[in-house]
Amino acid sequence: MTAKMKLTQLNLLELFSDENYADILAGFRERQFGRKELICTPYDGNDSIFIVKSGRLRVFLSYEDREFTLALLEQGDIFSTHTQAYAEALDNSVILTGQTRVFHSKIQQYPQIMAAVVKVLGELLKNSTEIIESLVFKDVRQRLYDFLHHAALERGVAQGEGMLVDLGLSAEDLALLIGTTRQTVSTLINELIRDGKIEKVGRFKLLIHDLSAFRSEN
Amino acid sequence: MTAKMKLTQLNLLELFSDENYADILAGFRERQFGRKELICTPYDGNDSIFIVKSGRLRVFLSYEDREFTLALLEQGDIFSTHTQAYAEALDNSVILTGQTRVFHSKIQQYPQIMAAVVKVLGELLKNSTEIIESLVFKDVRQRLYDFLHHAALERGVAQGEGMLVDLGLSAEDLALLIGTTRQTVSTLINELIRDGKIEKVGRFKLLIHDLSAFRSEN
DNA sequence: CTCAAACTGTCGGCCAGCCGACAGTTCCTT
DNA sequence: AAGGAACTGTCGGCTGGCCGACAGTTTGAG
Repeated sequence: MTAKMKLTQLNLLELFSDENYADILAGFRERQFGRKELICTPYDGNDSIFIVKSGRLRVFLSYEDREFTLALLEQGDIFSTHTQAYAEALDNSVILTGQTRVFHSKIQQYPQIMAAVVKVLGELLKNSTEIIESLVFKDVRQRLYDFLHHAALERGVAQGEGMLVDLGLSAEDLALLIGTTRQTVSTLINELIRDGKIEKVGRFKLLIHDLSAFRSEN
Repeated sequence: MTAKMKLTQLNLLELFSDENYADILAGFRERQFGRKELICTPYDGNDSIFIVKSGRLRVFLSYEDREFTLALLEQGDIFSTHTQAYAEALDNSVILTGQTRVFHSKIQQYPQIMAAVVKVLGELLKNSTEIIESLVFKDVRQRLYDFLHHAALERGVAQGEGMLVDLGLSAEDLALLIGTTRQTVSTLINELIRDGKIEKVGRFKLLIHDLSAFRSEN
């Protein structure tokens, strides 16, 4: 419901590295970014395409001195600058970048790729719609529960009774993802711990005892 | 910033009715809808494409007994069901509807059309992002001001000192567009009237005296 | 090992905006 | 012309969650 960890099912990196499509990536340049480094802003003139080769990015909106995270990107995820947003590296990352214009004309020759691109756009759109839904209809508690539920299903590993989820995110990071404050996240998480629903397992890792407690009717 | 009245710049209806593209619309069926009639829900099995021939639609999300309007569609606007939303007629409307599958295979033959579709998707995405931005960063007052400002620029007609805007929307409708309640909209509008910024001119019409008062820094 | 930086936990004050209630108005149907 | 439906205006109570403050803890660099 809320912003997902992984943006798209399709791993474009794999798709493109197929030898048949090698020349699509030909014009791309590889770049390194360190933690907290800005990769692009809405004001960066010409449109670019980014493909995450390794590491983790955060795509976010910013207004006055506030921020909101739209998505976290990992290996194989793609995004393009013309969705008026910022992107920064969460961890050290390697990114392939190319110009939208060039990319655009190249993919026209490959209908399959074109279809994939349309599909990615569709998923992005669906993702945004889900964010809107969660912001409009759900309170902060529910948004947090949804997020944890999602994360557990997506990247949790079974451990004894429960699921161990390595979020790799601080309370602050979580807050930016679900549209609230660091303090509120901290309070809600501790409430869950006191209720025996989850427990902390080292930095940025949670053990969720009973995942079904987080289920929300959809 | 908030949901716009008009969804896309491109008038696809015009584009398609060019004789060269006539056969794209061949498989489409024309249907009539009366005010408040539901055109589709997220549970309507197979994906369809809709093109508005006349009238006005409202695309909205619904959760439990609440709603949020994503967009208002008018003549020439297009949308597809696979963005998990409802659509209903606001006025009596005529819609062209077709199956996504069929449409999809047809447009592949026309690169220009394909490009147009990608463009529409892009605009939709941008639109959603703007909605998210307004929901996360702005309070209800600012969202309302932004909406009025937008509407005035888009469909207002100069009248004396100000701009006359025929919204064709009740306070309730406005509330659903900006994510608030009927009462709050009513209060804010009357506050504006008392401050001499706007005045009511018959049903659902506003005369905005000083448009610049609504400007928000972007 | 040390110290600063980053992160966490908790509390109390505060307020935007939701909600229910109800009276008043305007519009539409017949 | 009348009556109901749809719409508007306003008020007061209530609360989710923001915000600042501050103390405590963990981490990592040198």
